[in-house]
Amino acid sequence: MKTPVQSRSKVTRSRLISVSNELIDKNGFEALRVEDVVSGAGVAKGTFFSHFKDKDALMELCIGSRIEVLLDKIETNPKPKDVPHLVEMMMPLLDFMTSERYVFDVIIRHSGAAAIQEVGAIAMTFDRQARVLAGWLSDGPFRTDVSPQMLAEGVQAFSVQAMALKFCAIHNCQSTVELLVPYLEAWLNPKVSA
Amino acid sequence: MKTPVQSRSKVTRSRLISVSNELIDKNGFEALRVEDVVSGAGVAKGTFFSHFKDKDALMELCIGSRIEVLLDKIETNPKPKDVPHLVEMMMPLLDFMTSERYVFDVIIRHSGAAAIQEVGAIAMTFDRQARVLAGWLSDGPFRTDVSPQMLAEGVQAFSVQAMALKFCAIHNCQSTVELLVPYLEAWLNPKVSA
DNA sequence: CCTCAAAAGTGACTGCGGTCATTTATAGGG
DNA sequence: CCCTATAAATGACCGCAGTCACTTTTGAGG
Repeated sequence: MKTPVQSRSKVTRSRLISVSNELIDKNGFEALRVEDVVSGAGVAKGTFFSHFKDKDALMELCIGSRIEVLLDKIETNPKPKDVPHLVEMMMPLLDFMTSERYVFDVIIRHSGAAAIQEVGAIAMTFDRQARVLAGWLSDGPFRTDVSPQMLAEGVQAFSVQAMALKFCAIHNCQSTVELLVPYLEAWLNPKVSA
Repeated sequence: MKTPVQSRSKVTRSRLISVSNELIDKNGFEALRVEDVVSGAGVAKGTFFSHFKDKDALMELCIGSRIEVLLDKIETNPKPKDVPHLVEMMMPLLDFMTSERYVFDVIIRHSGAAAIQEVGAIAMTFDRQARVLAGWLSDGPFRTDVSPQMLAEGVQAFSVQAMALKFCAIHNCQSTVELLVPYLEAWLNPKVSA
């Protein structure tokens, strides 16, 4: 039986990815051109698209892998003692996600899942982030009437909202932290007695 | 003193918009091509871009105006008596926003504001929707420890989250309603006594 | 009614993502 | 070691958004 995937394929693919990351480090995500990637990797344009469905698929990989690195660090933190502490711990992630308008757009577009049948790299980071958050939010100084899972998903929803407002003309005076803390206080520590 | 804007300009612009709406009605938003719009309107391609910064700017107008129509209807509703009722009243809007993946993407991209200095058509509908929601959520059977304004923004955040999950492979078995109601119960009626 | 400066419109052109029929390299079987 | 099916790579080509130097039209003032 033949090898279904040849070894040179993996070499080409990894070269495409590493050239992409170099170009991104140099010029940012938005400026990445497929033609620059293929010429840098020394292959033809068509080769790129036999390795990645489209440019977005590559961006998803590159962005996803950077988020994974950030989550590796974030995961080592202890449980937060209050909301500002929680937000502080999430900030490296939120800063990266809003580092470029283009990056935020790609993330949002893939936050659900890339395509039917296959969970994309970014969707996986959202899942992982939710699990980290759920761990932090269980048995802590936060409400217990809903599951940590739901609390985590709510934190993500408010984070997206706060990040979207970062690109907004109306609210552009406020920082992400200033926006997010009051939302999360209201979500995680409601002050009602019903 | 000359008229700074000639009358034929308004005619051309409105013809571009009406042709666009006809094409959208026929083929959907995603399939709209600038070339089809200009040939339908009987003008050259360059004319299009002297009326709209880019294709997105036109899409924002077309989508924004349809949202305004939906809000006109929604606004006439009485205050909701509970969360399922609230969600039911919002459904026409959420259905439109998720009618096409492309439409959702455009809306998210413009939900903050289109450009610095100028608030876009879609951002205005988000503002208006927040005001409608805030009206509904004040003096009702909902929590009062935070402002109706903040409650409204939270409802929007969870709506976006639920809509994003509609395009998600993992959760695609659940409907938007099923996803949104538990979130909003937890947000609007927390059951804690702190 | 004519003038002319600014507004409006034009269309060939560019940039860039993505396609596909064709060619080349690979490696298991004889 | 050669044969051959198929994986991999190729690059000319296409679609479509967006640009810009140039032409045409407009309308207020003389």
